[in-house]
Amino acid sequence: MSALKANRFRSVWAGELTEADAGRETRVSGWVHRRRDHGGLVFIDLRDRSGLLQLVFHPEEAPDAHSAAHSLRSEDVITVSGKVVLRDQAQVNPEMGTGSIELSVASVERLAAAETPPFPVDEDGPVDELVRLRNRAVDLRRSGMSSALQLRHRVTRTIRNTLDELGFTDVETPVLTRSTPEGARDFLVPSRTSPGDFFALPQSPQLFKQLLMIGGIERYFQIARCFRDEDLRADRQPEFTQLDLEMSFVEEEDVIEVTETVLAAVFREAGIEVAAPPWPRITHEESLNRFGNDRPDTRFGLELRNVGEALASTEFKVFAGALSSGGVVWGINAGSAEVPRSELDALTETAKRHGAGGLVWAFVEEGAGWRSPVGKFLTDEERSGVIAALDAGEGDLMLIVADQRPVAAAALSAIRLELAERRGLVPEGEHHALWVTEFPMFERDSADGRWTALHHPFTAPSGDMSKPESLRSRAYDIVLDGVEIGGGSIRIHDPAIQSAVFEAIGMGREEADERFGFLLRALDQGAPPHGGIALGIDRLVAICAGRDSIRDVIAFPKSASSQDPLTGAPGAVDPEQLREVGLIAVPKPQPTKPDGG
RNA sequence: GGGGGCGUAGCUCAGUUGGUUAGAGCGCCGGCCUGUCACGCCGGAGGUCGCGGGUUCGAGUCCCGUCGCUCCCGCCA
Repeated sequence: MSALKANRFRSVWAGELTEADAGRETRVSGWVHRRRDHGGLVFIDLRDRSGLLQLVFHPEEAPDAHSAAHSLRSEDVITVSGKVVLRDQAQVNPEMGTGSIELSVASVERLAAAETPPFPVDEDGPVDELVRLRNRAVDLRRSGMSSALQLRHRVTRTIRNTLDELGFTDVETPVLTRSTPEGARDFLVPSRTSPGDFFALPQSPQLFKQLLMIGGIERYFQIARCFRDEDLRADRQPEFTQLDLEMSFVEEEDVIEVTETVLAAVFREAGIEVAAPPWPRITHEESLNRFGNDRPDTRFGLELRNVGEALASTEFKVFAGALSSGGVVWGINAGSAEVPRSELDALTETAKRHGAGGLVWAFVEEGAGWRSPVGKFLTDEERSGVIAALDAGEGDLMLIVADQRPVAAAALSAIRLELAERRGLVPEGEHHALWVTEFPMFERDSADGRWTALHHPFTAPSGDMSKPESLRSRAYDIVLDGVEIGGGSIRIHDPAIQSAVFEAIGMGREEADERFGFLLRALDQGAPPHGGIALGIDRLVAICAGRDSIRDVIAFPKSASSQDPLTGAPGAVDPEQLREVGLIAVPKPQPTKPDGG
């Protein structure tokens, strides 16, 4: 294979040379990483994808190469040949992989000249992301992006190898398809051959993988691009990559075990420390009660507590109002740190941003004392009851939210994360994986109050179908460091149950037929019990690489406004192209004229 | 759709209560330099202070609008 790895310029990777190669005549090719020109001696650090190698140009030994080296500039592309030599002991650079050797250059050829780079390539410091994206090719040379993409490759390779060993078959599913019902807005592609009609880009291969199970594939996986036309976040892109897998004749335990096997292999490959599986499981209900969300970060404490019981008969309006309208009063014991007023204000803002009316804060004083704006509205019993419920001691800060349960949960969840961030409570280099299980099957839509499937309507329910609100779903989410990196379920393989679920979410027979008839008809042909999971590759790799944004592990991401600053997409198209697909573009509003005022 | 932060040299940033000539480090260009590795030393170039308007004797600084980037809410697994 070494012949294949070589090319006509290169016989070796620069970074792979070792002291054992000393004395060897060889050739390396790459980019001028740094140049140290002493007038007499010239040193150049040459960079290729394998690493760095110091080139030394001697004026007497190779006068032509030496004089050419003076005119080389950062990021020029060069190929050099010469002899590998050991460095003197005093000249060894322990910071460099090849720091004990160098290449004494006999000849050099500049294959391409480079403009001065738009930002430093030889360091990984912060650069405006717009500048990086506009110059992505240069950005990809920097060590952060380069190592992230190589890590990403190793992660996907590990996934493929592991699943192959477990008997999975990689099958591709269409990108031009019908809308699948994940609930997000679809990207639409106009059809030329059927003017006025549209393909949708898949939000996931969900229905196709179920068809593959009915088709007898039994164990399917795909590293699939998925599309959702929604607003972006640091961990959300309009197109993203999932490991999608599905298995026949399985139950929850089987999918969970396969997922744990795959992820454990990935963590091993990435060199990040996660406890060996099986990983802890927590029910959706417990997660909500203890952490305020369904993707708990368990690397630190600050758990939520219900303090409502201590306040059952309070006359303080904020608490009494919440409790009498079916809400909750929940709190966090934030411990006994010095807390400036500005931090309390910031935490209050966080609570409000998540929909809460406000945040009650109180420092515990001797006895049942509260140093708090609201302490005087409570009785001694109520104050000490809350202190007891939060297990608080003298000097501790208690943070309390009274609201409807989802609001209190969201507010305190955000406050918990913010506190951990502010106080540096997240242990460096520690990673927690866990499963969230026993999700409710349905939830009320916040807008119109209709029942909707929490996961998706192909998830198998468990419980009494006649009481939709009591139903759980056979779904499971995998959470890493408070980030949901995947979710899946056992699916419905019984057509009657599938119809019942459609009915429960208010989807009539005709609509179900119109949208999912192809799945329903396939279910009638004999579907094996099956289930699977989808894992977010971008998020997974970002955590493995220690990056906060998935844009840093995607070669060509979109900016937060869903644009591609590199290519300028999305952009206008030729009117003829529109005509062919039967579309008329509505002119976009003209931006305010620069001189218009 | 909404809220916060940011926008000054190629990059990263400073710029005081509004004050006359807008700075630093790195990079870049030129010169010197034979063991550097963030090489060093000397010299130099480089600015529509995002854009438009306003207040003012005077605006990088204050006000309004707008564009872009980013984080978050909504939305979205």
